[in-house]
Amino acid sequence: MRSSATKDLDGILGASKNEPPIDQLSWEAQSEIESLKVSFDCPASTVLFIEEQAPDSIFYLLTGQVKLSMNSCAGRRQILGIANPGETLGLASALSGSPYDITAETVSPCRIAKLTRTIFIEFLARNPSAYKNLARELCLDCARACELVRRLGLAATAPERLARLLLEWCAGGSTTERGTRLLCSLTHGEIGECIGVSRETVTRIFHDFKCQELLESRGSTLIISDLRALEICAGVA
Amino acid sequence: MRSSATKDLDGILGASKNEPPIDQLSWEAQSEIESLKVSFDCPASTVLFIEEQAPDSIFYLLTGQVKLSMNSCAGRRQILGIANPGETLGLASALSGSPYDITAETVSPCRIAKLTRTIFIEFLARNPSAYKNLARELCLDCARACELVRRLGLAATAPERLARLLLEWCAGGSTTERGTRLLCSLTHGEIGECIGVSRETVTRIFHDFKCQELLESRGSTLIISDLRALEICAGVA
DNA sequence: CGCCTAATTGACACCTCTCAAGATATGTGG
DNA sequence: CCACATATCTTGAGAGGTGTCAATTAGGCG
Repeated sequence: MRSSATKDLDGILGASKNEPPIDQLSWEAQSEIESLKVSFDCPASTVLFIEEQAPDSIFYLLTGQVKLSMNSCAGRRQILGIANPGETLGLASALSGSPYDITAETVSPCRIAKLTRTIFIEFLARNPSAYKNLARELCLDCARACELVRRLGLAATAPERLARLLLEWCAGGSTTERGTRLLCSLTHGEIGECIGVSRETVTRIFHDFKCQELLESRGSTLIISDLRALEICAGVA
Repeated sequence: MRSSATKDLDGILGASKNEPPIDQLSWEAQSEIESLKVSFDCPASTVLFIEEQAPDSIFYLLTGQVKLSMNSCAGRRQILGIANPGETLGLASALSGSPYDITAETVSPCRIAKLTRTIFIEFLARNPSAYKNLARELCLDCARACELVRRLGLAATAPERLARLLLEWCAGGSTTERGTRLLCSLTHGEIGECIGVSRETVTRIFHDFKCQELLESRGSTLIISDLRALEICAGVA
């Protein structure tokens, strides 16, 4: 899930080290961004912005994790994913001026650089070359959304959806001799909100998967023993 | 559904009329695009590109309509929506270089301007100001995907999903004294593929909606009589 | 140790899918 | 204009999956 962004912090607000390659902003633009942005720390469960709000600012995540979700009046919630350091949040809305279409809430203590939309737009007017970085960020957002649509729309059953989600997570896991190991700090309820399924169903399917020797879990660590079988469950193989 | 794009043809390949406002490409860039793009006609049911293919070109839709969808190995299909004249297809993939994540197929005879990725990338290198238009297009793609996620993830039941879809369509309909009138050329099967529901279920829910006096249909024209009640069905009100 | 959250498990109802049959519409060729 | 073929819509019956409710267990933390 956007694992690349966790490695190279080259977001629109993140040009802060080394020399700028062709892809990045000029030194002048970089130092200007540095002087415009405001960094701050915030605890877990801080709401950065809420869907349907007018876009006030963009947020560059320095450390910590942020949960991106959508909420319905009926109390239903769809989790889009977890943003990692290096990602910029609220870009599309800040650029188009339309309301935020998602809600962003920290899941751990975070350090965040913030830029108000007004200043951001003015900066863009002075540094049109920044649009290139912007476009690349937006592509990632599109890709994330497409992956979610694939998860929700192309998977008919709950086991299929969970299998797909786990496979996505495997991309960011570490390979051991017992299988792919990955950390999952989400509760069953939250996993359910990732795939549009109830909390209890997640529990049941995890149980089934364990019985089928597809995976094992100890606390928040998850070990995918049989990747191939999981792919079959996901309907990918 | 991106109704704005149907009005002003200001896509990355569509700068072809009037004088260029601040937002648009320079005259030089416009004429360069004009000379680079290749226009052609194609019949209905022409596949422009398929998901997982390497991004070969971008496509600017001049006339006609194009169905955007995702397909699974299991034969399941998710329709993302119908692209209208003025939209550019395949932008995100062409820019990032990652495979197309959707499939595009004409649903009517179309006139299309095409630009190979190589030429497109070279053009961008010569005209970095085009990134601005690009970013705006990508924002629209993001918004479309978000709307779809909302339709699939936030609506629990089939009636809710159909109601949400109809409400989206209402934005592009015309208001009469009997209600909002709109044209829908999709079959029940295709509507089902828009909302992840079977063909028969779509028929049944339409029947229910008619019984509840929410709407009436004659051929391919649909009249939403009671918008308010439909919003309640959608869980929006 | 006690509290609280999360996980687990079972029972049951409901929704939706699938399969099947028939009706209606649309288009084509004689 | 009619007969036919094809596509689409309609409706019913049955089965399976999933949500909901409820009760219990496990785990984390002060």
